[in-house]
Amino acid sequence: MKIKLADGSVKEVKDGMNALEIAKELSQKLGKSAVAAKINGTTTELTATVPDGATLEILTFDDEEGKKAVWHTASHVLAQAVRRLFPEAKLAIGPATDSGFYYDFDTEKPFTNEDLAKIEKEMKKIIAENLPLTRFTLPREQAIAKMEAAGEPYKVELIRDLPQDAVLSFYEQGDFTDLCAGPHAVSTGKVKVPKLLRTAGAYWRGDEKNKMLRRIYGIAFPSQKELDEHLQQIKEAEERDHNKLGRELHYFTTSPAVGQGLPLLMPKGAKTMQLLQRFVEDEEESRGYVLTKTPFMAKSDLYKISGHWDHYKDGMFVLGDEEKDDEVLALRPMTCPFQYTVYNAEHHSYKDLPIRYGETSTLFRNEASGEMHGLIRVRQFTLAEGHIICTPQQLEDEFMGVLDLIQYIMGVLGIENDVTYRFSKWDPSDKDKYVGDAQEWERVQDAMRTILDHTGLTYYEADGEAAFYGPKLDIQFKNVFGKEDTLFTVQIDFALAERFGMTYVDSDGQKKTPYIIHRSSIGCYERTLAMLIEKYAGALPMWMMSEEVRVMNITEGAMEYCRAFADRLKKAGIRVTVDDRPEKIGYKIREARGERIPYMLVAGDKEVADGTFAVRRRGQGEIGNMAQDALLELITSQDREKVIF
RNA sequence: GCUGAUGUGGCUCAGGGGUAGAGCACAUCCUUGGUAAGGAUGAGGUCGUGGGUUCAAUUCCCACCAUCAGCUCCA
Repeated sequence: MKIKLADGSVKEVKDGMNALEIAKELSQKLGKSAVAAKINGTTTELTATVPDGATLEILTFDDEEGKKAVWHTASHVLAQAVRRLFPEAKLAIGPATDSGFYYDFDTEKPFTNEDLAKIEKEMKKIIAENLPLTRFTLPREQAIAKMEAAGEPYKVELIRDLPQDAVLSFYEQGDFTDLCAGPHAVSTGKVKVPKLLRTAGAYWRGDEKNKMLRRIYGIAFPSQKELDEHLQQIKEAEERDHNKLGRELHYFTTSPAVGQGLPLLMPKGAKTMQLLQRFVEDEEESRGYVLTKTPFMAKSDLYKISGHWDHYKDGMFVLGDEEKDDEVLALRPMTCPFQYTVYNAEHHSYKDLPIRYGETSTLFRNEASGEMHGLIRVRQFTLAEGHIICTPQQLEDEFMGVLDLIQYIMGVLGIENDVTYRFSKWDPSDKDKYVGDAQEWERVQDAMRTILDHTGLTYYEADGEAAFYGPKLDIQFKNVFGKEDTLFTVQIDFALAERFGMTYVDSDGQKKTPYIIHRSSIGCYERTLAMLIEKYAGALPMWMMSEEVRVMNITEGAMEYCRAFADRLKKAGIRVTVDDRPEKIGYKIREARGERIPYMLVAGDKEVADGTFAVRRRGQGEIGNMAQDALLELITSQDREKVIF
């Protein structure tokens, strides 16, 4: 029979050969060890038979899917090791992820670090045994009986919840069998070098009403060297953790007496945030936004109209008691109903629209205690919040305008390549969470999808991530731990305008309900600051640094000289300080470097004599001596908003 | 909220049933120094908070608070 290889070439092989046998014939061509196969575009194990005329791709650990097959196998090895050492442990699920694998177990006692070391040792034993993985299927009742006999209630539940006609496949490696859809590496030996990273709790089937299981996270690589490199990368990424670095650099602090999720910005952090705010507010103004300034709190009545009271009361800071008090106030968790009230204070013609309201808005959300994280999830935060009230005809243009604003801002921050776009849709099976009916949702989601397709963006769709009043385009970023959060959001709201009785008079004299676009143009400032600290490892673009230039004298004789030039810089609008302490220059440089100051200017007797400064640029080291005028020109002339170094 | 870990001077950490230590930072003095740490001296902690056990608790136990990771949630 003939098969087609991934490179397009056609190969003649014996009938009924499996991918592994073909891979062996091709072994010198591959270079790397084969771990899985892709037959006609479907990833499968190497033991799968290749049909006549099929396209075959041999996957190695360097292929995303090959890697997943190995990691998935590693999770089975983990489960097998746990079963050997802790026979009472019940198995739940154990998939590969983008960054490794995990397996969830139900055990009486938590796994200790010593346990992990033991399990890892046992895994290495199983890998050395190089047990082949064999796949087989069972009819439903037999599959259930098998898992019941094995004492695996979670597996039984999984099978029972699968559709009646589902293929129930099992993978067996030595004395261990697991219900699993595959695909897998051909044998446990392919896992090579495993490493268990940590334990964590995880709800069975991701539902907090269910029992919490014990999850073990791990990773595996073809060699110790690659594993070490990976672990080093993780360590380096965690060095950038804003929660650590942001505190070390004195951007923010927290205090138990102030409370959880309530970071205090210190002078450096506050200055950077002010610079970001000025930039965003000016940019919005130039794009036709008008300002509002609305209260931090309102009566519960307002949130009842918007629906936030019903949907999110538990997440709000409520002042007073509904049972006892005539008036109950609540701190605002968002600005929407306030800006709608502003809109309703005037009558509007279609000629007024679109109206673009913007507000640098302080918001309060009573996040659950386990959710708070540095500057990323907090109880009080600042959002560049805006609502665009427009006619249906204007919706697409306005949406595009918002996207253009967001992309411009991302460009200036230098993060446009660090984000992904998520089209967040409703979940038709969760009616409680969403207002409106299915027809409306489908209509608005279709409209949004059409707009998104017109933008040419690469985006992915996510069910159940919409706001209760409409679908969203969320711009997502990952922090140093790989956890994803929303940075920017654009939402189409088809529900709240009507609830608030917002109208405009159209050209035909009829009152109509406008569309509303909710959007944030820079995300929450605290979260954005966190992401910037992590992205730049504290070396933020110069224009948003609280201190752009530090002038340092070597000798007392150069002190006045340094101060005088710093004054010149200050007059030119540069944020500059002078370090004229009687310290050694190496010491001053060390401190300034630690603070990621973009320009360090050094003067001793020599510089005083020839009117120059020894210039050191962040990330570049010494760049030589420069005369004062040329230096002033260099520092002030560049486009400080765009230069990142 | 749930699971697990952690909490010792401003920071990073050591220690351990008999009321505490290092380095950095800070203060004073000496040092006039050439691009990542000059030297000396000193000050600073009721060992997260509150209970309990004990002759004695920072150390052991319990509760709470906070921090970290993961889960769940995220208008």
